[in-house]
Amino acid sequence: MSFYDEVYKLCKRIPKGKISTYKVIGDKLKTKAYRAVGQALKNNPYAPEVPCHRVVNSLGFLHGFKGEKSSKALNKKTKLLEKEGVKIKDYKILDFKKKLFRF
DNA sequence: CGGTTGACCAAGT
DNA sequence: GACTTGGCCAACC
Repeated sequence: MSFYDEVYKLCKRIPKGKISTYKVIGDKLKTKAYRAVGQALKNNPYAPEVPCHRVVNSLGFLHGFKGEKSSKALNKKTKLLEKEGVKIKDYKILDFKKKLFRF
């Protein structure tokens, strides 16, 4: 059971239509490895299983893709998010605080 | 095993 | 208010 696996598990725990932050996840894992969490999700070998798009930084921003070329994965997932009921504007989650899932 | 990296964060400048 | 710095932790090279 690696750190990554823990991260993936937590991601799966996030209910549809809600989102969470790297910070919360790290806190949940009793660690401050917010960055490591980010790595786990960007790698995301469990692409469809683990909804990494439901995890954003503390400001509610979807980082990573500047334009459409980089981080296509997130780009897709962003649309998926909107589909799930999470409104996004300029890669930022609207009503972020309300939809934030703290586990 | 040491140094770099990363989808980070908070505090300082 | 934009930018830099230092700290944090795990994975990767």
